[in-house]
Amino acid sequence: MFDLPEIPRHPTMTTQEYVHARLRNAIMVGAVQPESTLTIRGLAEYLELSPTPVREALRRLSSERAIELLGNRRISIPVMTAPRLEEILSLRMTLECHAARRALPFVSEVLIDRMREIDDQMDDYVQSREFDALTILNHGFHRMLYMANPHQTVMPVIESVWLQLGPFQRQMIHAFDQFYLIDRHKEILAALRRRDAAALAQAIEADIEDGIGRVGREVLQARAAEAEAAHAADRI
Amino acid sequence: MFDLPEIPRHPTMTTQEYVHARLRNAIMVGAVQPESTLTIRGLAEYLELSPTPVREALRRLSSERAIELLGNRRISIPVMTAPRLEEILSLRMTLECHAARRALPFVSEVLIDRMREIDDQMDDYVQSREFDALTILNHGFHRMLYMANPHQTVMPVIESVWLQLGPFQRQMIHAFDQFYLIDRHKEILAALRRRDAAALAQAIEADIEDGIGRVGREVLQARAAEAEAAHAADRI
DNA sequence: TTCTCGAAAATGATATCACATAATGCAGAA
DNA sequence: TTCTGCATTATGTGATATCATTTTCGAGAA
Repeated sequence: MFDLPEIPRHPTMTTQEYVHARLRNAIMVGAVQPESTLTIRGLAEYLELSPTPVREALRRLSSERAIELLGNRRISIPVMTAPRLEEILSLRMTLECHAARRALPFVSEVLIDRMREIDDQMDDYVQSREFDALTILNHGFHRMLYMANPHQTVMPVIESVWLQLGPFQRQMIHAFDQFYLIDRHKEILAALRRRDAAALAQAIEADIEDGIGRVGREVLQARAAEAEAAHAADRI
Repeated sequence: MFDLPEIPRHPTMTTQEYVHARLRNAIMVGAVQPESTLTIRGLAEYLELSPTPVREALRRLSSERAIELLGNRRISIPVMTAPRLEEILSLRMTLECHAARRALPFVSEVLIDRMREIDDQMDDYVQSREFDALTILNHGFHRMLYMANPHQTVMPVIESVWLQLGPFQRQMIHAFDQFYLIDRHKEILAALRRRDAAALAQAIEADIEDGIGRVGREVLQARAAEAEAAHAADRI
């Protein structure tokens, strides 16, 4: 019924935090699809917990706009439409460029090196085709840059946007070779080394566009064509 | 102990929603100060409810970064520091300019008229010195513009930023005459009438800077001076 | 007076229960 | 076959109870 990738549970974690982290991770990597019917009690049973912490975790995820609590006892992953995708992509570009620009003064050579290490690791994971890990690493690459700014407040917002793009992650990484993504990371690193804010913003926008924009649109188009075909068959 | 302005409760609302809305409103207008010690049970008793819906409301507010659940049984309003204020202000400008730019194609004359009506209403409330209502109206003015875009996804993020600036609202509105704010609204309306994206962004940035940026910094400086004085007295 | 320690109280987290309501499925009618 | 009602089941919500842990506060020591 569910297939939520397991995550480590630190002993200090509360149950509610664990559920939240596990669901969040599942949504982030695209393991929860919009079709799946979620219920508080169903999840609680699956996780062998009481409904209380599950309900709290779901409410938090709803506040992060990862899921929607419909109120008529239905919980859903928001359906992606073409205009919504455009809005989210453009918001993501605005936010990440903002974060990058404000992080730039705090970027050090060791930070760039650590980012490069993540990027190298990603090259390995592309080889071994570990797609979920690749998504996590890609986020980690970006997060490391934006968190360089010690006073940043934008990171949770960016994570929320990543969550909303989660349902596309698997399709995206499956659909394409990673060459685009990787190349753009190299461009980001080059811009960082030159402390070139304009080039950095451009590289980030390109990374987002190549990474998820292009594929997202293709997925939606394919879906629309499919629906059209079904509709046509209906009329016959 | 608490002084949470009452809000209407629609019959369809769940208890948890009501608590969330009431706390959110209180924080938004600055009725909850960072010093106030919040507890789940204390709030539940004050509102004559069980702890369950209160805790859920608090968790949601925590996800919206209106409050912090410290984990050691302390709930706090995040303390504002100078660098944090700069981050939030700059994020708010980025977000609202983004939202305005994407709303502009959907702006109609009737929308501009309705925004002008809100602005006129604000002039009245300035006279009668109803500061909390003024804050609500100011947010409504901005929200009306950004929501013109039917596919927007940025509004919840902006509301979260407003929440984080909430503790400043009362101080800000008390500290200054509203002339700056009102004037900037007139500039925003003028830019909208001309469909001038650049002027619109500039007016919004100025509105934020004059409305809360300048005052926020003054409040922090005054607070720092006070702390310094206390520290000096300590040494004597 | 100030600090330390420990008992008492308060608090958050979770499970469980009761209740109202929405979803589901089946029987009978059209 | 398809639609309509109704009984059954499932589900979300909120209150309560319990437990572990933290905070509080006062008594005694320094």
